[in-house]
Amino acid sequence: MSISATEQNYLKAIYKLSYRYGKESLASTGDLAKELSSTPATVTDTLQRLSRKNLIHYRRYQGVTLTDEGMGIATDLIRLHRLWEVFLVEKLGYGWHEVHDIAEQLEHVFEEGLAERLDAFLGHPTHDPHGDPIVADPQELQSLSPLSELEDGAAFTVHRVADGDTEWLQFAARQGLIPGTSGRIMEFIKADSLLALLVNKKQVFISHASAEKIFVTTNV
Amino acid sequence: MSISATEQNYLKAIYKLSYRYGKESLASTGDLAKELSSTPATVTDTLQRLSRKNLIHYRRYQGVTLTDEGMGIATDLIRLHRLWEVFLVEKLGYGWHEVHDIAEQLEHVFEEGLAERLDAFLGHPTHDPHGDPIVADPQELQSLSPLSELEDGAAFTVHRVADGDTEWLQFAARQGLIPGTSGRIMEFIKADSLLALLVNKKQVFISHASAEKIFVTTNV
DNA sequence: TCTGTATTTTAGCACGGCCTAAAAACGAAG
DNA sequence: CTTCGTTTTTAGGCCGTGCTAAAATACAGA
Repeated sequence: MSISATEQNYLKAIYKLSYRYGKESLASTGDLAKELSSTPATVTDTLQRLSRKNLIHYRRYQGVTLTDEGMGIATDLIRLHRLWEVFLVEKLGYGWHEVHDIAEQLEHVFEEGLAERLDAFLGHPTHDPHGDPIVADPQELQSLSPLSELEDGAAFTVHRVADGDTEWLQFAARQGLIPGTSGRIMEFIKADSLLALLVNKKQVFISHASAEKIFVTTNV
Repeated sequence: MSISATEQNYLKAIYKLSYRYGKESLASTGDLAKELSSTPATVTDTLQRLSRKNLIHYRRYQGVTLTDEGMGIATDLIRLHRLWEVFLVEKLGYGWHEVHDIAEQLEHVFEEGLAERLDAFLGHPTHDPHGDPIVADPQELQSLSPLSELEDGAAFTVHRVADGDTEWLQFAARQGLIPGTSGRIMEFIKADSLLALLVNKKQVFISHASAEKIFVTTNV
């Protein structure tokens, strides 16, 4: 019973949505439809197939989570995606913004041991060109980092905004930096201890001190 | 109007069968079914789709050839396949016998300019690990050399055996030198204008005159 | 030229993966 | 607890890619 590229993409999307807010939650049919640029009807259909294949836990109207097997496939795909991105940027000279779609195709090329060989060839990179972590142990994917410790270009999702005075929290909220928001690091401006971020399609600046209090994941 | 992996494989198979015997010929439905491990009915069906997309010239019961567009796609795929094979062997350390199936998947990853970048990264290799030539100009793929012009040790595949009298053709066939056969040049015996070949694991001798009438591609 | 065999095509079926429209279930608010 | 708006599922259709069985066509030998 093989798993098609479409089905693999569903598993990745479920993974992504499940961990959106820091801890495991159910992914809904509607959210998946948005994530996959599809329709709820199509999603329901495919979820039922995935359920029959024991890759997800599915209960009508209740949303889905991954089974252990589904989780393994999703995290393997994510790792392979990031490794291919490193290859494309470092070896073929692509820009970091160009590689996502190509890696999206390459990650579905399956061969036992290919990820290990690629990883070794690339010198066991720890992050992909977007700053997302590359790890062998999927557990580590879920650990939160302060925004200040990411790398240039890293895409992130805010999970926790450390307590501070109300004024500071309001500032963070005004910048769009609330749990659930996704963004990307544009530049570390060391000279002024500033970070330039892209949040909700707008450029936003925060101090390094503030960046230490915002905890994020760098998922998918 | 996109072209699926299945359709791409059909174009490659048509290409392969069309040039099997050194010069262009029609590929039949039955031969394609064998080549693609499918059934004649399925092949007919897909050929009709490819014809609608103007990738092949198709006439019922008559067999098919590639259009210019179909030819371009087929030769691009073949080039990409061979480049990926070089990558897998030279960079990831696979054995030459392991890489075909992986390259079969990788060749369908499409991105404008990817082949050129890969080619440059690999140092513009001239042959893949199986000895098949890698060329930018598809025309060159078809260029055949007479056996007499190869070098000592060269591996080859016979593509065309020039017309001669029946007796001579029977002699060539008895030596195993028929289109499709692969072999290797063991020695040029200049003193006697002879060539020693290894064909089907047996040593075989032919005259230099005969060697001029047998056209081959080289396989390193 | 006819006829039998081999090849090819058509017909009909199934499933994956997509859609829209309609029905069903859920959950919040009165 | 009932009703209303939202979400999800079902129903049914379309296309691509496969199949088998039956019909059509081509070809070679008598």
